Amino acid sequence: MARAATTTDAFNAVAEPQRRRILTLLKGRERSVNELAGALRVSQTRVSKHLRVLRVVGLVSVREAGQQRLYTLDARGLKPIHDWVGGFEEFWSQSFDRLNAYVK
Amino acid sequence: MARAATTTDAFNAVAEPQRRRILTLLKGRERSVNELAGALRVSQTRVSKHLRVLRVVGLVSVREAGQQRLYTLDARGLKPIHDWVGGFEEFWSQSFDRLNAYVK
DNA sequence: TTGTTATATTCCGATATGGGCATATCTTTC
DNA sequence: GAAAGATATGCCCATATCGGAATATAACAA
Repeated sequence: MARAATTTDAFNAVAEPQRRRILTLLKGRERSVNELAGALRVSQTRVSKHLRVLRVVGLVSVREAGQQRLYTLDARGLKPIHDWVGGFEEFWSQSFDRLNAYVK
Repeated sequence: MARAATTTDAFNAVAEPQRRRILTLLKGRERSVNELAGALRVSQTRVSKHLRVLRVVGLVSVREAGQQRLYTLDARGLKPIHDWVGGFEEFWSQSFDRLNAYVK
């Protein structure tokens, strides 16, 4: 068996930095593919491919507007990540305290 | 270029479900490799490999105890994930009404 | 010493990746 | 209708994956 597909879940989809940047750019307003490509300074092809992954896992949705596709953030799929990682909050603050104590 | 290595950062390391389970098992107390393998019902080889990835990205640390290796959680590396995902919290509560969330 | 237990590593195979480039599909404009 | 624009998809390549099996390494026991 190989590595799980990037389209398996939000965890895998979001492991790629460019896709995280795309999601960040979609905060607040929808954007076209070329708008994203321009902001990220990457080719249209690349952005389209990343958007497909994000679409499959449900982190973005598309709307047709003439010859453009406007992508919108659908952040609900990020909640499971937040929940899982949040379960460790007490542990990293604990490590931080320990480090602080040591520095003192 | 291929997919980024799993050892690149916490985002990639944590994209694999078995590794998330390992981290969850390490909450609270350190465990040996065989203890983890037993709890997860997977081979020792598999667990060792996953532990190496977690070690490289700094999410666990090891302590030698005779012929055993006791692994400890170091959750600090999860904070960047929590921070990044947390930046979307306002969006998943009212995901269909983006503009509203943004104005807020 | 020899054997056993605990863990790590190497080799192998199948698979999916991300990127570039070319091309296909629509839509708009002239 | 033809050309131009916006986006998606197909093919190719190099690479790293996860898993299994076997083996290596190290510590402990008899």
